[in-house]
Amino acid sequence: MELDARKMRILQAIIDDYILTASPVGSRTIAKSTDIGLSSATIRNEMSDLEEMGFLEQPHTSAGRIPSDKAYRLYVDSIMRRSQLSRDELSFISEHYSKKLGEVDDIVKQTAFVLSSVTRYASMVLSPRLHTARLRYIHLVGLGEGKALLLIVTDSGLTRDSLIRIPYGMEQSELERISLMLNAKLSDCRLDDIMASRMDDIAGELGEHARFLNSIIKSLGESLEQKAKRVELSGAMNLLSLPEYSDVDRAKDILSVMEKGDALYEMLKGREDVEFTIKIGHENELSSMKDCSVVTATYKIGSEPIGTFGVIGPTRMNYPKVLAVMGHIGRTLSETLTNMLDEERK
Amino acid sequence: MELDARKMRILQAIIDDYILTASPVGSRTIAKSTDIGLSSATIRNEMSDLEEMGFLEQPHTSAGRIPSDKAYRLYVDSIMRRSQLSRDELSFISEHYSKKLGEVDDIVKQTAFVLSSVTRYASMVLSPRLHTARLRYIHLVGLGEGKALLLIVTDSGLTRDSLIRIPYGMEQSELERISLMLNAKLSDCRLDDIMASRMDDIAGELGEHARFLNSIIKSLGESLEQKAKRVELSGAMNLLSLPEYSDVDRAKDILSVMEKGDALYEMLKGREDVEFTIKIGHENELSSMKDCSVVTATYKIGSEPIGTFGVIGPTRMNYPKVLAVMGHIGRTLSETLTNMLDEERK
DNA sequence: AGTTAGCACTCGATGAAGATGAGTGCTAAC
DNA sequence: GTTAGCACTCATCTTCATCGAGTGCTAACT
Repeated sequence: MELDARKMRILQAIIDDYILTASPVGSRTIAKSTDIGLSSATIRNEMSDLEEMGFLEQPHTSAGRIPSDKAYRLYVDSIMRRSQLSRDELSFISEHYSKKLGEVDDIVKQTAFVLSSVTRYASMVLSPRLHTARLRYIHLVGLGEGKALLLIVTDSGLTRDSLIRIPYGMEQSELERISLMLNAKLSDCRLDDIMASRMDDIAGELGEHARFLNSIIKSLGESLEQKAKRVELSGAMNLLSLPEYSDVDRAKDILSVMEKGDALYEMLKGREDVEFTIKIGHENELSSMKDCSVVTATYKIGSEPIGTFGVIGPTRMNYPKVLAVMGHIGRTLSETLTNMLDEERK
Repeated sequence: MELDARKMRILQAIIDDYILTASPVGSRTIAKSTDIGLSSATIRNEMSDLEEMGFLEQPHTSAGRIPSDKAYRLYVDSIMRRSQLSRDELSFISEHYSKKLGEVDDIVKQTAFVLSSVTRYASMVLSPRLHTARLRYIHLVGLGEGKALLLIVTDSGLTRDSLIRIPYGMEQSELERISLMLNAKLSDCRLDDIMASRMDDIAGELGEHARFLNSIIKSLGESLEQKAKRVELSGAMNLLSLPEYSDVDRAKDILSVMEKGDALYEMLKGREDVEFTIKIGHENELSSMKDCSVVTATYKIGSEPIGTFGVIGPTRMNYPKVLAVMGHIGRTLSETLTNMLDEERK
């Protein structure tokens, strides 16, 4: 059996309707609602074919049909057309990025908020990753006996700090000296190079403090790793307004997953190299997400993809709109960060 | 009418039962379940009295009774007895605090997680406040044209950073000079003093940069304010398992509020001066919380109360357990932070 | 007096029976 | 190949009766 233009047309109509109403759509609805010029009986036959081909499913005999994951896949790949954002949406978004300079964390948070507000689904935003960043400043601040705070600032203005143990009796002046030396040696080095092992030559200069230095690096690495996994979640409760989650148990299943930062991180990580990814239903790794779709996109600083963000919604998500929103927010976010942090690279 | 010992006893039995079952409790249940030695008829009379006095409510004529907010108030004030944590709970908690030194943010996050896991309600934790903290280190790091990052570290090892504008053409060496001067002048000053206006004498020394300095302070203040309002939320989805939220709309009402960080902050702020607060139902400022109870407690660094945390649950919350858990977690958290950051003050 | 047994009554919850209607598949005619 | 017509399916809604937990009241008991 072949998927001709007419079947395609009918499938599109069904998907469009289902995205809107969330209830199984019957042949008569399609016959009437569109200018397709076919009777319900004909459409019925076509729908029967589409079901056989795996694009439609029937909840029970006397219900209409709903699109399968396969249908959505076809839809996003070949059928749907990009949609435009409304004037209101555009101004809502730009409004939220026109504020004064803030901290990167705030912008990340803001982005999550805007994304979930405009899409009315759940959104998540991963912080900019740092391993390609370069070190601009490093400093050790003594804190009482045996402890110090390690501060670093990257060239793009992101900071990390990490509490470390230092040898007892070490003076602040000694910390100063080490800080200066670290700055001299490490400035403008990429963080992942530093992590790797470019420390050997420095260790020599420090003499007795070589072991201490290792602990600094290790601690820094752990801290970076930890922080990089922080995901900002927003609008999870939007999902409760959708009919598919009118049953509390369903809602609990999906929302509980979203409460786990790890799970969100897994959905977002390692997707910096593609502009968009769309995972529909069973295409998600997590089986608890098999009734959801997850769309991710990337943002950049300068021309370097530096982070990802995503939307979680039902498989009958309004893909055209979500993609339009994410494209626009991705650009806006990238511009904002680039202007804010890194005018040279632009 | 008087609230004699017997009425009290009956009320306690009703509350205990209702906390457990969440369904209206009738006179027979009480007569049988306790060793109170009274017939259901007698208890019925007493219950009728208790209702008249405002301690009980009847959802409809032929249902049992449920405790009113007033009853819970009496219960937490006079009736209930502290409960003990189980061995498992204690070890679960200490396990999560025995990890290596981390960052304060992580500990806050961890606390929220532990608190919601043990209570099975929603928990929230406010970050340590900084205005009573003293400045240990301040530094300006230049970032490309016209921008710099302001870093501060408090005596307890907490950091804040804030992106600021600097006059165009200002050199890194100039920033160094200002940083040194700021350090010399401001070290060991309380942050709120700095915010207030102890800057006048410094402004003089800076000459032409006086206006610039003002913007630094202003930006720092805003950054502190912002960050101080961050509330870590955890376990919100636990509420979905409770029968009172088996209706999605109810659940949405309450969970949507919790998604707003501001709202949580309002519940937690300004409660550092009392060990515990308990707000039952209508006692909460937010009307959307009128079916919930919010319990807050404080934690300290050294002997200084420095932050608050709380639990949100239904009014039929298991108060004895929640208080026991919060007491224990508060102590553990205080110890952890104190050991970690601030051995002198201990 | 206070307590209790007994009883009529209330009212939500449960469930069965029937009606409704959206939707299908199939057949036969166009 | 398309469509009208029709019998059939099945979730959903409505109605109605039943059930039972729980009440308030009264009268008897201690």
